[in-house]
Amino acid sequence: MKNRLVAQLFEEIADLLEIKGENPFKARSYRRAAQAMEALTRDVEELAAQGALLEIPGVGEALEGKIREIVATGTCRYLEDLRRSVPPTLLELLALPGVGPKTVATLYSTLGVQCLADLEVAAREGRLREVRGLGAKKEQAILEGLRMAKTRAERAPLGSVLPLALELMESLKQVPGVLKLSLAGSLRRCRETVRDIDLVAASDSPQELMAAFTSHPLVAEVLSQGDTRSSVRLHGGRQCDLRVVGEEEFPAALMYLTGSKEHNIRLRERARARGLKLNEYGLFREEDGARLDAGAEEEIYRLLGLPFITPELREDAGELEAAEAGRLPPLIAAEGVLGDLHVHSAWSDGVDTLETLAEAARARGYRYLAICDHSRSLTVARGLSPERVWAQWEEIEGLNRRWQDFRLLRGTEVDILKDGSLDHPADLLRAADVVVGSVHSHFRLDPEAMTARVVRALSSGLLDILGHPTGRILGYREPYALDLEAVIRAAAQAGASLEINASADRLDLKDADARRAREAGVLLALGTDAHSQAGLYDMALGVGVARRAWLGPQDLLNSWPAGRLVETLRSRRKGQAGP
DNA sequence: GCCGTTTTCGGCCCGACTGTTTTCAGTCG
Repeated sequence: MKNRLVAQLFEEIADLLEIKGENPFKARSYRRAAQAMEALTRDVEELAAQGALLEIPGVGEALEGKIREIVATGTCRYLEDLRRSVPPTLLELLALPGVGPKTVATLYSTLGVQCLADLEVAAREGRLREVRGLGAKKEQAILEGLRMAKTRAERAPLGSVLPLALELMESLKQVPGVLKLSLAGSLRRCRETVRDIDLVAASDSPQELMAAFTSHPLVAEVLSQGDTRSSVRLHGGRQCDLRVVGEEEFPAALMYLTGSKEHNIRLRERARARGLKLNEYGLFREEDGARLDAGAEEEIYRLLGLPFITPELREDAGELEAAEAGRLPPLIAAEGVLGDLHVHSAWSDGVDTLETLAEAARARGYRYLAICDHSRSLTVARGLSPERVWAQWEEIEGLNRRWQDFRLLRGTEVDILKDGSLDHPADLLRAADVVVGSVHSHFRLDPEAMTARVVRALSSGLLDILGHPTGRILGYREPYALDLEAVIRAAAQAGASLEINASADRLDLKDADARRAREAGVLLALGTDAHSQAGLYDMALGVGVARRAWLGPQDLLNSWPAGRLVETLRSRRKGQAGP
């Protein structure tokens, strides 16, 4: 897969073009194509081989040639020429807040600034304020930005930011005059990581809300403050923006602030083509400026000739084309998840009893919960021997007599050992209700060995679900070196599912990979990997990933009733000798 | 550099806020 590489090089070209002050629309073309490349569910090399690159939206003849060149050589001459004409270290400067391409160009041409270190020296010596268009404040802001860059809050996992956002929102809802308040931005779109928190409100007394916001105890610093928009930095470094509008304007404001930017641009272009104008205040007729009434986002989409597009899909990743053609998929919803397929109990490294977990699951409305404790090789997690698994399953049988409408599933999370064999005997695995298999050791195998290991485990026919398939931990551990395409093919071949591990720090598979897996005919399975009853709440994050992956009920094991689920999985495993 | 209900050239999303200006450019979302 060279999709990411092509995207990165196109982004770099766009940055360099902007710094050079060339036609901004040309830069935008490269950016759009980079976006399209990231969103592509197919391998760009494959498309190149088939001569199908022009089908990618935003790719014309010129970019087609450059993609071919990058796929073949890893770079392209056009970019190499640009790098020679502009010091590529200038790109570092764009990361500073308040510094864009024009400022970078000015700094370079007037002061000879080529990199962050040059800039810091110039700013300290007070030379920035001498430059026309800059000033003392800008100089201060840049010094501050340089300082912050060293400790800056980068993108953080969705699950770690969401509680903070909800806390802030709950308290702002209490401010008099607030009519509506919603999350927006990448949080609302359920992106796996978020940079900042976007809130949008409708209020009768905006000043009061703004005052409450900027003086909130969670706020460390006010970055900008206006009548309709303010930005703050919260304690801990995360930025939060609040936009306040009138009630009538709320749907358009919510839509605009939810983004993504690319999705918005496409919608505005669409509005223009229909003699309309879309901005954050509403949808208007171009000719007389008259507002078209819209009480909700759904109405705005309808007025643009589209069905409602759910926030999770708003990435300009084909959702507008699908909406236009009436081919938006039905998406899984929280209520459609009948059970959690990966949970740990106190039998291994969890903290809660089977009974506690079962009651917590029943309280969530689940019909089943799969208890999948670790196997014996994972000694740090007090992994279970086969004998202990049998004993646990007996307890489960006993508990299950209590409920008519709910069932604990007798599962295991069996370790996939270094050579791809499984850490439990085949007869035990054949007898289980659900078998999750995961890699928990020897993370640093070379890609061929790691891929062979996982493929062998899948090919055993004894795995129902490959747990956290890439092993990544957000912000902490990169995915294992692994040929995911080969793993997806092996899962399809074996009729096994891939997990969307919903744990806040995993979200593995991620959205784009889950979408690819589905397109290869693989079913997905949602599991929180919870180690306590509180962990069951992470299912909301997993549902977000599944929706962003365009998955519907038909694509997820969790939408099957317990009876069908267990029968199907067990009959598949029956007669398999194992690895 | 792309693209077509503006259709092969001439457009390309739109507005808030800041800082440096004295009417606006740059940045950001």
